[in-house]
Amino acid sequence: MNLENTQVQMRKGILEYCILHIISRGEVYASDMLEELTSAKMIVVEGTLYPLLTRLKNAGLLEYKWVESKSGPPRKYYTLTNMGKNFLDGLSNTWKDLVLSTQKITNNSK
Amino acid sequence: MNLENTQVQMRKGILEYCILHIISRGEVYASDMLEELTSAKMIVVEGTLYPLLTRLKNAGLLEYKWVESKSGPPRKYYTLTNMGKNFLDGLSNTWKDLVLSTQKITNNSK
DNA sequence: GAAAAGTACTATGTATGGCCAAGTACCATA
DNA sequence: TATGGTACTTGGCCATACATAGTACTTTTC
Repeated sequence: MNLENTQVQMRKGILEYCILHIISRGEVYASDMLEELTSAKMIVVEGTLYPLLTRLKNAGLLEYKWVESKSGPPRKYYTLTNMGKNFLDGLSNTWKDLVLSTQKITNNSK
Repeated sequence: MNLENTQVQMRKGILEYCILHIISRGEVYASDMLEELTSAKMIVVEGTLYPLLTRLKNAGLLEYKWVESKSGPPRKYYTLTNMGKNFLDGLSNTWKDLVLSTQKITNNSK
């Protein structure tokens, strides 16, 4: 049991929310997302992001199209499906509730 | 893949933080914690709480003493060790960073 | 034009933690 | 002593994050 491990645990689920949110703002591919997540100091690595995208796609929340690139192999550009949009709304509420609950507990000095 | 499952994932690690925080405010036993968590709408069940307490104790973050009760079997009253206090400080920062990062991403309308 | 470097994506195995479910143990009351 | 409530324990299941290694394609460099 160490801090680093707990940080990983805390990220669980939240990552999914962040990624859906990023995609909701317009077509992006994996490296775009990595860049934004990193710049927000949300540590993510390839080995986490790609499987997650595949999972979300298989669940019907995302879809993608191949787009050729001028500097390397073609890229998958992702967009949200309607199902994905609904799911994001739900996640949004879940996250807000969770933050509120945590605040309630950690601000309580009794 | 459903909402409920993601809610579970989101709770991961955060629960640990909340429980350490509750214990940091004074001696409590499991049912006290359950009550406070529930009243803050942080859904927790016995099967989650007890193993977590055991884990934290084995990691040296908690210690407990048995106290007899007038209305049932004796109870384990938990307190934080010094190690536990330090760990809680670390978790506190981790949580704040995570909330900030998430805000950064979800407030970005680009 | 062949080798090297870079970009994008894939696949597999491991560890952790939340939860369900069943079970143990103790106490008080009827 | 039988019943119901309280407190805690245990074993197994599932989902996710991550490390690691690998595939495939493109551009650059000599």
